[in-house]
Amino acid sequence: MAKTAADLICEACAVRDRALCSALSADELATLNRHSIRRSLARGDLLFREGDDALCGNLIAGILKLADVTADGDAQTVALLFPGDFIGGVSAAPRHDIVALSAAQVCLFPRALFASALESHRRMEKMLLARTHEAMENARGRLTLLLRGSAEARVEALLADLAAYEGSPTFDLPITRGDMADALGLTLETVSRVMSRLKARGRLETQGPKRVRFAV
Amino acid sequence: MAKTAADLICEACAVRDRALCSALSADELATLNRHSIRRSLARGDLLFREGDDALCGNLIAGILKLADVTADGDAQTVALLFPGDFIGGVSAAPRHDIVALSAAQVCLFPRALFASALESHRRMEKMLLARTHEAMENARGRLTLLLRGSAEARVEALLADLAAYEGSPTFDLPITRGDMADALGLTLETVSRVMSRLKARGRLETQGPKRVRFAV
DNA sequence: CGCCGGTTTGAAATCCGTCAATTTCCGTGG
DNA sequence: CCACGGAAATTGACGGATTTCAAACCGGCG
Repeated sequence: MAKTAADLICEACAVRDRALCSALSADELATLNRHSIRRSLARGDLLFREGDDALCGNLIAGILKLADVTADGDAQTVALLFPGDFIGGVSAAPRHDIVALSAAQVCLFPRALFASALESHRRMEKMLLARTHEAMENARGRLTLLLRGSAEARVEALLADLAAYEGSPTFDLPITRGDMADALGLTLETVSRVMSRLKARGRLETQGPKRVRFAV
Repeated sequence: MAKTAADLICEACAVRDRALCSALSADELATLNRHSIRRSLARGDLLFREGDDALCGNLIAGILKLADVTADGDAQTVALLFPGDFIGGVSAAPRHDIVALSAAQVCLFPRALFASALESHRRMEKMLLARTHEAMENARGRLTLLLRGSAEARVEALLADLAAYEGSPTFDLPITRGDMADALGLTLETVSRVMSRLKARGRLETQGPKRVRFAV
């Protein structure tokens, strides 16, 4: 069978090997892809709002946040999504706002369609279970880190995550101090102060507010 | 077919309708049950330690906690388990210590056996996915509550959970101030002070340190 | 050149943690 | 039934980390 445009798109996908879809056979992939929606997001764009009858899919590039808004108006980021991560839930509406923290690209599907792909591909369903479990443990780990760790420990953990995402100890911070603060349960002033302290102590080097070097 | 002892045990199970096993047919239930292990736990008993090659199963009665121990020695409870909740993971060792916060009863299975039951009962696998998702959202919700909420908001939320578990606004607190503190990322002194404040303000009534009345 | 979002820095206030002393509760045994 | 002892809980005083409020400072882009 000749390769369709859909085949080509998936073969060229930046997260081809990491995304859930890697469990799919070529023809199933093509079927799914016929209904896929690609979107590019700019920093700050709202992908879905809590409770939306949203689509689900894969994050291809960039960073997204899942965020709550507290009664008194400020935000708490409950999870960060990196390329390859699954966006949304298969059977339920999202329980958090999903927002781009940097320029990002996503590949989305109607939930029902994705659910039926899960039906016929048990391997993918198992992968989804494993990832959901992983996300749960991730959230629990953040609980301990963020509740018991000092502001410094929190910032260092996030810098380490970002360095891993960027693939190098020297990189441009893809998110603002405010975004970091929301993710860490701190204020942006505290994040800034902590970074100054880390810098003074030689744990961190900077060139301008974005360019940093953070060795684990 | 005559009912076996195993059948009877499950039929009499206090969480018969709420536990994952409710998805199983009678004979599958009997098979699983032939290898089930029932244990009674006293307050403080360690069921499994992080990384143990543990069993999995159902919590039948009582309250368990999943807890981390931080570098400096104090504990952080990352989740509370109530009757009907699933204990442990099917394919992975537990990542937290599992400890009884009150007298408790559990029904355990070898992981491999439970995994094969999941294979043949897709409905149960779906239930497990849904529960894992629920646990993930629960952990994320706690993140927002515990990071952005004041000590008072945290204590009130836990009191509400416990009231729901007890099924009445008037009940005996099943866990100590220290356990509450670990679950809330506070110290036991702060929990005690907050409860005194709530009492002074009429939000809470007490008769001795255990008996409380907390209306949502 | 000058705005403007983002960042840094400062000073004061606040909430919670730590340390420490009592008090209450409750089971046990006399 | 009461007395005792130890665990749990309460309360107080103090200190420290982080927030809050406020001002100044960059740095890119029109």
